[in-house]
Amino acid sequence: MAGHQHTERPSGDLHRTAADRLGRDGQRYTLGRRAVVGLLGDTDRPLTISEMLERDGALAQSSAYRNLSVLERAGVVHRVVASDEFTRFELAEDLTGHHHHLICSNCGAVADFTIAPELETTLAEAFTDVAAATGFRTEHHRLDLLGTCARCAATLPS
Amino acid sequence: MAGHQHTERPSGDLHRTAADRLGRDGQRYTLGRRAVVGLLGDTDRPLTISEMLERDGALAQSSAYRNLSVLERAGVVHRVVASDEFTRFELAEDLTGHHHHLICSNCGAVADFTIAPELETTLAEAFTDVAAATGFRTEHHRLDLLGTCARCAATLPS
DNA sequence: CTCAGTGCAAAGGATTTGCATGCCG
DNA sequence: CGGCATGCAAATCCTTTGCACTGAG
Repeated sequence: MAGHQHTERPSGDLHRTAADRLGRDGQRYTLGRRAVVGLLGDTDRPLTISEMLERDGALAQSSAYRNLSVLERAGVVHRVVASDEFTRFELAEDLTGHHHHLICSNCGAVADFTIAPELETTLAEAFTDVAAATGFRTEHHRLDLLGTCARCAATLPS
Repeated sequence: MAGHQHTERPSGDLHRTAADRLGRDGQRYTLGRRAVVGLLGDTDRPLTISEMLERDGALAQSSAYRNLSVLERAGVVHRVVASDEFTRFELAEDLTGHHHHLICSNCGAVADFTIAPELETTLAEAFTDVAAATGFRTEHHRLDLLGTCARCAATLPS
């Protein structure tokens, strides 16, 4: 149930797709950008910037921020806002499969999960109705569970 | 469909509830706290700190932050993280009714909406399953639509 | 009186930006 | 070669904190 969706896709595909999308945006697929995409392709949960810097000591902080921003505009990565002060990033959903997040309000950890496809379909229909009623142009939805992760639940009192 | 849930409850109730919950936390319901709660009770969408400061010139920034933090701990208000850099706040859901957010990725605006109760029930069941499978202790969920609000859609090209 | 709440100003910290250098195309 | 990408360091800006003052009980 919780995801390892990211490893299901051969990484050659991933980099080629990333390069294509950047190209369409008039951007190069440089080593730094490839490194970031590689990191995100190797994990099953969204990563913070500092996690990326830890995992690849060669990455410069400012370049990481700049490249993630470029990759986000090109539709390669997606920005995840959790409950703590850190922004996280994951590969765009069309590269990993649609999924949702378990967000720990205590430690900020984020894990992936999925729900039944029929339920997704029902939700999508409801969203179409809302959009029609409000003039909102929906790009995607975000369905997260907030609470306490198993790890923190073991430590905390209540 | 889009919400005016917040005005459905008489404001006397609101302030009494707020005072009760703060009292349970050993906190006073002071004028500054009452002002913040009043502002949130008067709107149909989450407000940023600076919106609150604009609406009530007497509020001091640091007190607003501190009081919102106290009110959050007491379960009176809820922190809403959208897509821009501003944290927003709304009244706790048991004071306004369960709802969701339309978040404009362009201007950061947030509007409320609701979905059919039966759909909420189905979702809740799915969440119970996920929690059981992962050991995650769910406190609440967050279901938001991200896209372009009607206002921005009129201005933007695509 | 006492102590929590308040407001100002300064500090903190993630993120962004200026600028000189290096590398890709 | 020419321009975009990079990396360092400085700047930004939302948010938090220190501290002296005020007000509620």
